[in-house]
Amino acid sequence: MAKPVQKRTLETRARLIGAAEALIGKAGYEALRVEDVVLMAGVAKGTFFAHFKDKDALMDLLIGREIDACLDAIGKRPPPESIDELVETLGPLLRVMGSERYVFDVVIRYSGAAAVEEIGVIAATFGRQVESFADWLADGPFRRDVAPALLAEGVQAFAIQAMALNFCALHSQDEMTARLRDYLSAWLTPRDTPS
Amino acid sequence: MAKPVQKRTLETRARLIGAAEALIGKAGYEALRVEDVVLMAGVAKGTFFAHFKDKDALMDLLIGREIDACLDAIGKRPPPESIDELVETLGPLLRVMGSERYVFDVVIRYSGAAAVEEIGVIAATFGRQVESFADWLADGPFRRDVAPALLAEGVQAFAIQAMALNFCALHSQDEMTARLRDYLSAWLTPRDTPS
Amino acid sequence: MAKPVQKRTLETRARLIGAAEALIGKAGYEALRVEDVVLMAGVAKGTFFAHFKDKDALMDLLIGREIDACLDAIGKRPPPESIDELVETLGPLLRVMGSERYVFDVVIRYSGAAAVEEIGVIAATFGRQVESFADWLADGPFRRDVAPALLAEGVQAFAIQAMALNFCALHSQDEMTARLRDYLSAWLTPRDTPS
Amino acid sequence: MAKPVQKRTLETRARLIGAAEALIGKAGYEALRVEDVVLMAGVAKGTFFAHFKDKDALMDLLIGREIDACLDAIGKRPPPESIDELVETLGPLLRVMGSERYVFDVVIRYSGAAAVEEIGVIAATFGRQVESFADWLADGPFRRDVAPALLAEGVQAFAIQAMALNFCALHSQDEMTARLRDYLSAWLTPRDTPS
DNA sequence: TATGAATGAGCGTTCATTCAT
DNA sequence: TATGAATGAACGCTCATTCAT
Repeated sequence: MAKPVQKRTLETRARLIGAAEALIGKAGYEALRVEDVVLMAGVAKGTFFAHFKDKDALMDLLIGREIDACLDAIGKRPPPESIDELVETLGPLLRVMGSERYVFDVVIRYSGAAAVEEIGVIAATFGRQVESFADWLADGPFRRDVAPALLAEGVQAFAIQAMALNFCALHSQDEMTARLRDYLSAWLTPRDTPS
Repeated sequence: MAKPVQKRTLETRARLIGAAEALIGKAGYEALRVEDVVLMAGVAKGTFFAHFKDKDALMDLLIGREIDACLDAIGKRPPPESIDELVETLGPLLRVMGSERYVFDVVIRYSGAAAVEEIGVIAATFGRQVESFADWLADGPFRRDVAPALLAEGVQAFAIQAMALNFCALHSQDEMTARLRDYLSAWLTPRDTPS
Repeated sequence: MAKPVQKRTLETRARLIGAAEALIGKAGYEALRVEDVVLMAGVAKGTFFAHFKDKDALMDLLIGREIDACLDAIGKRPPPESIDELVETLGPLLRVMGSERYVFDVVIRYSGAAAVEEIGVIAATFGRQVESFADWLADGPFRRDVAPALLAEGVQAFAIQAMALNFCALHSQDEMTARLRDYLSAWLTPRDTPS
Repeated sequence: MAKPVQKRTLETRARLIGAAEALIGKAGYEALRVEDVVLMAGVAKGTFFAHFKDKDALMDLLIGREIDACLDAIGKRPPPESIDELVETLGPLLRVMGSERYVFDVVIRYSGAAAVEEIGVIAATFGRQVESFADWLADGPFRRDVAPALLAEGVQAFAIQAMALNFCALHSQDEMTARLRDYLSAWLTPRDTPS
């Protein structure tokens, strides 16, 4: 008998999320302050914490949402049939997670769930990612000498590496995709030509 | 031009670093307080900030030093001749960077330099890492179909992946090394045996 | 609109002010430390700054209050009927504003409001002073050839002059009143005896 | 046998003063920092304090100089022959002392010397002011029922009052002179028509 | 649920002044 | 005289989080 969630509750929550999104749109994730969110939402500070365990929970939700949207869009495309296509497909994902230093840090922190019972949204998307990747890799023209799941984790690792180097002043923004292509080419190309 | 650094300056700096190291030895990095450092160093707070831009600059230095010490020690060993040996060799590095959540976060944050002119110590060690790794991989029994530098970056990516998953409640501390072994095995094993 | 001020807010504010007054009673205004105030008030430091913009705002309030108390006490006395009585009446005021160098400096600094919307307590008391003085002067045995308000401003000017000279090593504390008497005698004595 | 002051010493002192004046010209008195002065003068911090007891000594010197220059200029004019002329004559003085809040505060603080043996430059100018004023007042068409020195001190008191009100947001800059005219008119007009 | 005052530990800053070289 | 690293005592601030109402 899940108690019916009241309409007002949902509205408040929606207002908080809406306010946060609006503020992030203006000044980015890092600059988001709980104070400003509740101000714009027209509720008290305490109300915020009645809806979200802590500020990070909201961040997890918002960033997770963005990643989910990416995955949804990606899911509608046919599986990539080459490394180049794979890299291109991953583009939106890299842009979401790698555009802001703060977001990248949160993603890294939350990519593994903090505890089993409370897997966050970002952690869930990472699970989704591995599944998507694994599916593609199993069907596409990629190496098969390693389990698809492991292969998928490698794709994730290389994506993170590519993003991380992106925040280094020595590397230009444009290189990120090129870097990832090199990584994945070396990681995924089938070389064990059975014959 | 370059004004000669005074002896006293060096001494004070050493005292600050020494005090910080002593305190970290007792309670870990996260618990370090600027207040305690200056107290133990017998130095005014203002002096601390005359030597380090902020607390994070000291952290960058200290953690960077530890990583450097690891790399020095590793450099004295003969290059690893197998994946297992490689993983074992990387052990100290993983322990330094991956044993404390706080340290891992600092490492991630500082691994990319904010600007060319202010490359931090940690960022520099990441360059050193890739060099060390590349040297080994070029000589060892590892795949040669991709450039050693790229191979080395992959090792780094997988090491970070292994550490990150380590902070996830789903995975135990012990798995870290095992996980890394799987990754590196798939990444480094030569499979294209040229006839 | 005007959100009702909560009882707790008032209590906390009162506790802060009470603590400050107690400490000033012991060691004077100059020695007051924010740290000690919050400690004695049993309140967090952040709370202090939620109630007062900065330490000076509290000083303005406290000194302004003392001046106000003086003016209240003075207001209960019958208007002075001679220069001597006037000087005597002004005594408490001079003692409040002129006994501590630090207080005098604050008074001078805050006697003019920084901006219309933020007229401080001290600035307000200066207005009150002129009003009080003007009332006396209009009724007493003083010159009537100039507007009472102007006359009152002159009294203020001479009081400040007397206090300022008091902090000069060349003049002893005791002379202050004598000096003021001379000034006011020359300023207020009616000389144009209309036939 | 006053030891001959070395040329270099005088040069350094001049460089310090010149640097300070240049910086004040750009950003005003309040913003002056010892650090910037020595930087611009090209000497070490310690050298500053070898030449000036403290920062305030430099301020006293610089502000005192400006006031002195005013008095010199004023001294070349014939003594004022009316209140209006007197007020006009005082104009430059008011502008120097009353243009910057910080300068006004310093002037108030130093108008009385801190100790007999070390009468500062500002304090000396105040002495000069009283002398000048007294001379004028003794000869001009002003009241004579009060000693010229007392009269002169009154002029000073009213000048300060006029300046102080000027820093109050309620009063406009333009009123300062008008205010002073009213004060001095009431203070100086001879009303004791003997007959 | 909603409220919002209060928390609180520590960081960074300020900047005139001192002192050993 | 000249140097400049070191001093040092507060102050102001941050801002997510709690808790009594």
